[in-house]
Amino acid sequence: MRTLSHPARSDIELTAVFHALSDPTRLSIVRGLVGVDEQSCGALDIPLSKSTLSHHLKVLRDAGVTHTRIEGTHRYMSLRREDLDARFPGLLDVALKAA
Amino acid sequence: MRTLSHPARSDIELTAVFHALSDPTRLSIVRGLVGVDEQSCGALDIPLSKSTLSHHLKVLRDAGVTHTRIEGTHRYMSLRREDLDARFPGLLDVALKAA
DNA sequence: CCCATGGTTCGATGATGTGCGAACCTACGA
DNA sequence: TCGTAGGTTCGCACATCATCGAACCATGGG
Repeated sequence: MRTLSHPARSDIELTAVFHALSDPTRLSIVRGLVGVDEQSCGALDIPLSKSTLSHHLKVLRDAGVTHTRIEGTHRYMSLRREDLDARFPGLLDVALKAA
Repeated sequence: MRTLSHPARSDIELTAVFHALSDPTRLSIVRGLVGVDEQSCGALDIPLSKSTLSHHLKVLRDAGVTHTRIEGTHRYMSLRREDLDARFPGLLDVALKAA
């Protein structure tokens, strides 16, 4: 697998984003992404199996919340902040700021 | 049943709200509530059975998104705008404004 | 070339979620 | 008091989701 599929900005759906963020595990992944430019997928400190984690990352990716870049055997994740801010202004801020 | 249970403002959880809004039916219900002060539950123009509709309204209620007042045999629903704005500023605006 | 590493995919399983009809409850009106 | 109308709850079917281990794939190092 050379590339991973990401939805275009205009294809990001609100319900999909809400669903992606409605899981505590995924929400904490997203929060861990703020401030850091890129996060190695394997560096996540979450007590779940590789396959489960990969599934959550795919949900976030498919919803358009995150972008994953492949470099060698590593995947580097980042928030699609610009796309989300453009499409749903304020959404990300809400998700990140809430206690 | 004289009263319906609603979570206190401080008990409203972000993931629950996200989950409540991640369903297209529920999102459209919420959007139909904007502008109107109160909406009779039966006046919803949604092609679903009574029981299914009641279920969706309960999800919204339990998540703290809506408040339901009982008057006679009718239920009147309203958005908990103040509570949501206080707890998660901007969230409701995002859900309501997005195309 | 072989192996270890980082991740994805597959198949299965149990938990949730959505949907329905039927039965039920409660208030109102005749 | 009896029926009807507005909603809830129950029981069930079916779909989706979260989770895991095992198998798999690609890359980089020896």
